Amino acid sequence: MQIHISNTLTRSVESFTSARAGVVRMYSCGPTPYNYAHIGNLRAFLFPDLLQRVLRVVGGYKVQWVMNVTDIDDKTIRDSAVGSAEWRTEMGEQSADPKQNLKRFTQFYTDEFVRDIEAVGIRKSGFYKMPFATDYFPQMQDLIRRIAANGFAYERGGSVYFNVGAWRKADKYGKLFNIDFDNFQEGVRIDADEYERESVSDFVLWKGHKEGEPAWDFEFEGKDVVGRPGWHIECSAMAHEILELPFDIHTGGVDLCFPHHEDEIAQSKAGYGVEPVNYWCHNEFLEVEGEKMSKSKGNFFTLRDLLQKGIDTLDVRWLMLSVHYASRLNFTFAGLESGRKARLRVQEYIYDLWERAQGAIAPATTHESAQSLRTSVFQELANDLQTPKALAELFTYLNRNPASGVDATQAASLLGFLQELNNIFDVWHFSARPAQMLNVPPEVQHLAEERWKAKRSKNFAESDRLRGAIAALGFVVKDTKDGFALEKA
RNA sequence: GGAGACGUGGCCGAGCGGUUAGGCAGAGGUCUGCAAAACCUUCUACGGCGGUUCAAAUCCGCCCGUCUCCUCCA
Repeated sequence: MQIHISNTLTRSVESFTSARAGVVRMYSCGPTPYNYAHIGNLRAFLFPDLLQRVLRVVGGYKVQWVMNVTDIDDKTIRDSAVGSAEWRTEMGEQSADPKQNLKRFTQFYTDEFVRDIEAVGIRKSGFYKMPFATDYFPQMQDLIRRIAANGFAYERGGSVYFNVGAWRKADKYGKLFNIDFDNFQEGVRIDADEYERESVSDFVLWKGHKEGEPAWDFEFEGKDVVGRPGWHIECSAMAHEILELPFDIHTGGVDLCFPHHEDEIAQSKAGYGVEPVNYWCHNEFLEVEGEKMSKSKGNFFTLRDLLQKGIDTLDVRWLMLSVHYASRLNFTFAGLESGRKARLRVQEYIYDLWERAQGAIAPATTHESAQSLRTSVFQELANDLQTPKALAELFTYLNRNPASGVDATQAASLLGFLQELNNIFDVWHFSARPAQMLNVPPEVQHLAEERWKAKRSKNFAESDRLRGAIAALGFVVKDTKDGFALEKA
């Protein structure tokens, strides 16, 4: 099915075509491993995961999905430095070598990151590659030299900068983001540390060495410029090395449009001479209970915060997938619960279908085919990942075609589609409805049987008394058609 | 200050000029001694004020409000 996707370059939904037949090359700005992933991070990675799944399942493409690890930047250096309060004992002893500290620090949080994203259904095996920035210094240095050779970079005070003023004369600067050039100050340079507010300035490609920071040699125009790469150059060099330019899709959060992605475009084109990416796709932020998530507001959550509250990771995944990626998502606990019920309703339907697919069941009442459901759901997904509409189509179908009216053949074909759909949503189980495997103490079992007898002889007072006794032991009795079931309270 | 996004019923969330979005909650019902579960049915809407139009949640203007980016930020 033809995929359509919103492209930030044109601010419109475009029909998607891959540069190479049948294969989509896609790059996502990945984590900066300096802390545990928060729920905003999760959204930023669930979006490209959804996109690549839709490209595979609905679009029929092979996808080469690259997500980098920004394991060197201001924050990872700061927090891995000797004496940092952020250093954890699990990382081992700090050494006198800042490079070794940085590696241990970032490796620790990268491992934690992978654990967290896998918990919400992003499989590490889905990545074509997950490159570390620190493994691509030669490529970054090569790109910087190319940019300089083309006349768009210069060294000053031990750092190398991109010359935005010169570049603006050669190409458009401001493809993703409308830049206010009235405030542009030509020749003003920025490092992250000192920045002239309200000015667009030359950005750093290679940062000169500072005491106590990790640094690498870099021979640039005859000088050894000891230091480390700027943030933007990392993605440009890795994407070029691994995917080759131009590749198809680049994703990231909306905040990255400027300066990060804008600078990526400028660097790649200034150095390699080609427009690097055909489709830029950005996900919106999320809010928590209607407010911006921030530590000061006390509404800042990592995934493990949620797990400690007993939240099911599938509910987190569902909530994030049930809102369009380009809309702001209001993350609330009520929303998690509401989504959970919706998800389990589909799960119940699947269990019912499973049962019906096995046995000889009464003939089907009239209903719509699994194929028509597949078409309507996939059409919505193919249209810029309209998950809310796709789910609405699914629920509309469920409402109109209850499992009770489905025969074995139809159940099988519906299950086939739902399994296909689950290659995208990945939140349902396909099996017989699991039996309640509970360790029921004999005492409780005995009480429950006594209660059932009392109930059947219509001795309701005794029945209720026994129910109370069972509850006191931590179990709940639920009556079914021809018996009772025990559950943990 | 500059650039941009958005304001839909109790909550979440589609909608891109005329047709039921959907989910959760609520209400009613089936089943139950009761309860729970499950299933069925069902109510409530488009921030405000103008304008365009036979017709506006949907287009235009103004106002109010929220948010994002311009500085590390998913």
